[in-house]
Amino acid sequence: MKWTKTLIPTLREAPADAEILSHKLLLRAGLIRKLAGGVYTFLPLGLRALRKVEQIIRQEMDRAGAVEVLMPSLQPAELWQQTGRYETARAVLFRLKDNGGREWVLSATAEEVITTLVANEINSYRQLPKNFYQVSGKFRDEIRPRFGLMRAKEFIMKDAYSFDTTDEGAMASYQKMYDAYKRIFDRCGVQNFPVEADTGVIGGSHSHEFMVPADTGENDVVFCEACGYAANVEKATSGIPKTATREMGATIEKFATPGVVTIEALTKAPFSVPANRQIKTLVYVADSKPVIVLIRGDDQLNEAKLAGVVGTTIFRAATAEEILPALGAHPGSLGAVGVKGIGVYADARLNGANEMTTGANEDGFHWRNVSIERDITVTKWWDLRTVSPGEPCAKCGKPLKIRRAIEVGHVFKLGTKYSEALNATFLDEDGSRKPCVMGCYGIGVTRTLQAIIEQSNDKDGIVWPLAVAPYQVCITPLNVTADNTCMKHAETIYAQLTAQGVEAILDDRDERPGVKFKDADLVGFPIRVSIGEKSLANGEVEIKPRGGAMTLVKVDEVVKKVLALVNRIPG
RNA sequence: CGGGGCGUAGCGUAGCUUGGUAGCGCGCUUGUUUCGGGUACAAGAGGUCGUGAGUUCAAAUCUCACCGCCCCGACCA
Repeated sequence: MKWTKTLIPTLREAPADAEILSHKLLLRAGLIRKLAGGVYTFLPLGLRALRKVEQIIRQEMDRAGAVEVLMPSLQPAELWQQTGRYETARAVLFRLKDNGGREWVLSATAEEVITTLVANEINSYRQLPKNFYQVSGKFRDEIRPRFGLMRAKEFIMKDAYSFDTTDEGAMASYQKMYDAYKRIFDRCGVQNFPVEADTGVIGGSHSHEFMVPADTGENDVVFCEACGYAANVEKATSGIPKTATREMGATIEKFATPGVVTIEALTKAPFSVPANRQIKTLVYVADSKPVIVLIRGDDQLNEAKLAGVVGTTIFRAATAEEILPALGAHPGSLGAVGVKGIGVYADARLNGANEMTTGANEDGFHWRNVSIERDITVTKWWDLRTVSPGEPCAKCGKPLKIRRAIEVGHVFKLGTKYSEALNATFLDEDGSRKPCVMGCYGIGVTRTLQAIIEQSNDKDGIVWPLAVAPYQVCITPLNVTADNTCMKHAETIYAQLTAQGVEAILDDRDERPGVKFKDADLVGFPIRVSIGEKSLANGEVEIKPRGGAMTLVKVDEVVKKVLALVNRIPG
C-alpha cells in the first residue's frame, strides 16, 4: 500500500475529548474517528489492526474446536422476553420498532439466538458437544460511554457459546476456552492474566475474566504475588479474621448519642467505640423492596456481592425519605435490632460478633452490647465486604495487593438457565430428554485493540506488537520524485517484500524526512526501512525496529534482513 | 440518572468577568526556500462563535430553554 493512496489522518494534537493515552493515540495515529459519543468509524489503519486481532481470535477458536457462525444484529424482542432479559437487561438494550410496530432489540449478546438455533437443530447427544462463535457488532446503550473504544455503544465482540450433555463436559469446554483465551491474548502481544470473576445473579462458581493490567482500567483486581491468587474485587475474598467474640454477659442497652450520625463520630470521646465494634446498617431498595445490609463499621460494602445475595442487579441505596417510614429513624441512627418483616443480610465477618454498637432506629440513640445472634434476626449470612490491600491472602496468608486492569475477556459457565428457558434439549443415550449445559465466552475485540495500545506505547506514539500491527514494515524513501534512486529502491524493496508476504506500506508522500519519521513512530510500525541518498551512496539502507536501534544494511540484503526480523519477532 | 466542566475554522485555543471590528498556533492552498527527526519566508482560503428564544441601539460576551461532548458515580466485552 502506498501512503498517498490510503487515508492516514495523523494529528499533531489530540482532540480535547480524548482523556486517556490509548484514546489519544487512536485518534492521533489516524486509526479511528468519532461519529458520536461511543460510536466510532475505523479508518483503514485501525481496521487493519482490528482484523489482525480478529484473525488471531478466529485461529485460536478454531483450534479449540469452536465453529464460526454469524447471527443477526436484529433480534425479535419476544426472544428476550422468553428469558426475562427484556426486563432485566432493559437498561443496556437498544430497543426499536419496525414500521409495522413489531418490537426488536439490537444484539447486545446472543444467548437467546444461539440457544434457539440449538433448540431447533440439535436433538441428540450424538450431536454434542458443540461450541459456536461469531465476531460481530454488539450494541449496548451504555449509561456512559467513555475512553474511546473502551466502553462504546457499538463495539465488536467475539462471543462463543458451548453446549454439552453433562456438567463435566461443560467444564471441559470451559477449560478449552480458558486455554484458548490465554493463547489469544499472548499472541496479541499484550500482558494479561485471568482472575476469578463475579458470577452475578446467574450464580455458579466458574467464571474468569481476562485482564490487561492498566492504571486506566475500570476494574480493581485483588492478587497475591506469593501464591498466584487473583480475583476481581467484586468477587475477591481474604483471610481476614472474623470479629472477636467476647465473654457474653453484658446486656443490651440503649444510650443517647445526640448528633452522632457517622461511624467516625462514634469512635470519638465520650463514646470511644472503635469502628470494628460497630455494625454499619445500610438500607437498599432491591426490586422495589427495602433490604437491610449489615457490615462491620470498618468494612466497605461490595455491591456486586450484594447483588449475588438479593438475586438482582436492579437495586440502589434507599433515600432518607424511604428509610424513615421503614425503620423510624434517619441514616446515622439505623440498626437491625428487633427489625422484622424486612430482609436482613449480614456480612459473614460479623457472624458470632457480640458487644457491638449499632443504631437504635431512633434519632440520637444507639444500642450497645448488641449480640447479633441474640438481638438481630438475620435473613442470610453472606460475604458482603470489599477486600482491601494488605489483608492476608485466604490461600497462603501473604498480604494481598490490588491493581487496576482492563477486562478484555470473560469465560462463564452458564448451566441450563437459557437452555431450559428456550427448550434447548437433547435426547440422551438412555432416551431421556435433558437441557444442554451451556457456557458463554466473550472477548471485547475493539477493547482489546485499545488495551494493546494502552500498554504498548512510548513518548513518540504506538509501539505495535508485530502480530497486530496494521503494517509490519514502513518503507520510507526520503526523496519521492519518480526518477530518483531512493524512490526506485523503495519501489523495488516494497515489491520484493510484498511478494514474500510481508505487509508493507510505502510512504510516498512528498514530505520532509522529519514529518515521515514522526508519523511512522506515531503510527508505530514495527519495522521502518529508510532509504536516503546519503547511505545509498554506500549502497546501504536503514532498518530500524520501532523503539530499537537503527542498523545499516546493504541494499541487496535488506529484504532478507527484514524477513528475518518479521519471522523472529514473536507472533 | 445524580454531581462537575466544556461547546469559537479540520485540530488546539484566546476573547466572555466589564456587550461595540472574531484573533492566534498547527493543518490546508499557491509561490519561493529547505531537504536525515514536525524547515523558513511570503501571499491566501476557510467562521451559522452548538441551536432557539429573550434583554439591548448593539450579544461570541448577559438571561432562559434545548442539544451535543468530556470527567466522577451506578452498568459491562
